Amino acid sequence: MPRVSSKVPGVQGCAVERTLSLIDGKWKIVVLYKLLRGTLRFNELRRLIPNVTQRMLTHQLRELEADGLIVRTVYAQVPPRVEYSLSARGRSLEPVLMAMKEWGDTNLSSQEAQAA
Amino acid sequence: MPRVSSKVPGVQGCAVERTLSLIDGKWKIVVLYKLLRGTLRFNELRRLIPNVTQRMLTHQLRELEADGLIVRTVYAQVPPRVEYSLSARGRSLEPVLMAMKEWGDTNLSSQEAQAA
DNA sequence: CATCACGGTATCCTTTTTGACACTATGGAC
DNA sequence: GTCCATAGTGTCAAAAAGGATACCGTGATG
Repeated sequence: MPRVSSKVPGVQGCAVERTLSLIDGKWKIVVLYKLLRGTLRFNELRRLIPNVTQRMLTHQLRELEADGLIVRTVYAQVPPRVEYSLSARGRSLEPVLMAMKEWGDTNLSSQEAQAA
Repeated sequence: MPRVSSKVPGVQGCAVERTLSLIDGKWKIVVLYKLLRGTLRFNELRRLIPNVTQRMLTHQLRELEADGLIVRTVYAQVPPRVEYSLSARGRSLEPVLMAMKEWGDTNLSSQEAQAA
């Protein structure tokens, strides 16, 4: 998706928009969602999210980390071990995620053709 | 923003993603937000949302309409009069919008540099 | 006659995002 | 010696989104 994020700091709009810009990105929401249940390793996320490419997953994780929503922990091992988990800030997004989930569940149910 | 929306119906992911895809788009959230307070005409929206171009506003409104979130009413007058208002479905998004607003208010406050 | 307001369209161009694919290091298993 | 797994990175190209600008019809106004 095109992005809401105006990467220019300070100039953006209201709180809602800025919040949206953090969870906007093709896979961020799913990632946050999966992490709500607990820490996951890179390849665990890949397996949980079919269709995401390595490159995209890396990018999204980096952005989430830069926004302080997730924590990345690297263990100096071979083969490498990297774990991702929600930060306190990320976890505080739970109400937003849940509001979206509930809306989707009730409004996009069976046939999502209520549009038009 | 890049879009979450995979315009291919049926194949998408979970409820959260599909919900996000509806409010994703550089101006949709603001539009929905403004409309929470009541019906507005095209140029009223333009004036309320600085920086949006006519083309983008039209696009976003059309998508919101196609998704059944807003209602477009045309009055056969000259000069033209077109009013936009939230549909029941659109209004039901209020909790999502509010959850995002609250999160933004408390987490992106003064300095939004908690990241890193 | 020229201009304005309204609510758009149409066209072109740039930027942003996403995807495909190849490549890397290292230690252990075989 | 070869292959595997992990967690990436780099490059290139395609697709999507967004922005700039110009144009349209009509009735009222001056």
